[in-house]
Amino acid sequence: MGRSLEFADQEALRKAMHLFWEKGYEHCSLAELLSQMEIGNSSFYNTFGSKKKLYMRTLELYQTELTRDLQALLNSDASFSNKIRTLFKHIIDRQLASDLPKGCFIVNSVSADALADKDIHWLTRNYLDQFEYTLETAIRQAVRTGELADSLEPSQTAAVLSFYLQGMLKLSLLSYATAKLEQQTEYLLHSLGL
Amino acid sequence: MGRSLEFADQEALRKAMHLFWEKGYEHCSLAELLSQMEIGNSSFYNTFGSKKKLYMRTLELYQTELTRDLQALLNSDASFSNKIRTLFKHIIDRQLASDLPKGCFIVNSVSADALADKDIHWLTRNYLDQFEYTLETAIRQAVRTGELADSLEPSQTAAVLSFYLQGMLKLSLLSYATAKLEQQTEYLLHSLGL
DNA sequence: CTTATATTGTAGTGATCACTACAGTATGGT
DNA sequence: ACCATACTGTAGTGATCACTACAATATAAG
Repeated sequence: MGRSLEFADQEALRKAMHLFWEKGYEHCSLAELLSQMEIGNSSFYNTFGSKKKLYMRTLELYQTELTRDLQALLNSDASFSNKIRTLFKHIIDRQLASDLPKGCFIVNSVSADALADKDIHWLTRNYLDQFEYTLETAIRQAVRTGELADSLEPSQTAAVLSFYLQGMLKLSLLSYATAKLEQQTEYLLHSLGL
Repeated sequence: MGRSLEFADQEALRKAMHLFWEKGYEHCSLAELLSQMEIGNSSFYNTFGSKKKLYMRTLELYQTELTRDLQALLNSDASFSNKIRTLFKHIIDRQLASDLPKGCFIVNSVSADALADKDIHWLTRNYLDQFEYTLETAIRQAVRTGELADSLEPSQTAAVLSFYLQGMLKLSLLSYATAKLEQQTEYLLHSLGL
């Protein structure tokens, strides 16, 4: 059956994700990718097909990992107030971690590219819808258990949180102080009755 | 003194802005730009110097025009409630106008590029700070006149609005229904006491 | 060991990019 | 009219891009 692969494709995929995340699709040359992934040209095309296909796979990897983390967070037995604050805290804190790329990989990919490329367009849109729906479900449950007021509208609240979060993730590329982000986020959560 | 320019550089600049806005910096080739601007290669380099310099000038043009419009809106004698809703309405409506590019030109430019290129990084950051401060001033005045409650914190409110707005502008690339955007925006404004 | 089959390294492909060199041309000043 | 000066069109530059052709090499199965 011939020789077997000399590299772990999952590891290579993860390294590619980091590079795409850090520099964006256009600014990653294949030479850079191959160097980071530590695989050769032919191995790359045999395994991943093309740069675009690799990009889609990294987006999907990011999405599955992040939704898994989000589910784990929201399914814990803390209060919703605690959960949502933990979520924002993680995001704000990661701004300072210089070893990790900034922003949200998927939201970063939303640009003129997303309009031009239908695949990426709907992948990102689907990701955001899923995120919003997950939030909404958690909020609705917190209303049912009585933690949150009945007057609160889960659907609208989730939508507002989602949009605000994406705005913050986007703008986190612009060197804001974490204290400012924490304060204004707390102000929003308080205003929304969370 | 030799012949004079055969084209209006301000018009050409505006056309370039639209193209950059629509497709992003990387996806605009010089050939496309020259075609849209209706000027020749040499004229371009004589007048604008380079693609990057042209891009910076279009960003500045957008910024000055938009801050002028925003000032005009906020300086009108309507209520703040009315003003802020007009602002959001304009933004949401423009989503449907297919002849105009989507999103906010400057926010669109915030991406991996903004990190890589310090000029663009600080131009966009400065733009957003200015926007936020303008909002804050208007809110503070509305509090002073008694239209808005004293309990409202102008600084935090402006920050939240700014981040939410940028999130919405960013996500407006993703084909959301205007009704959804209007509803959730109204929900946010109401929650913030505006 | 042999051999079919798969992976790998290298060199090269055409396309596209921003940008430049330069000759040609038109126009304002005198 | 003349000419210096500035604008314009065209052809071409080197660099970089994603991607491919292909020969060399390594390994699993018999």
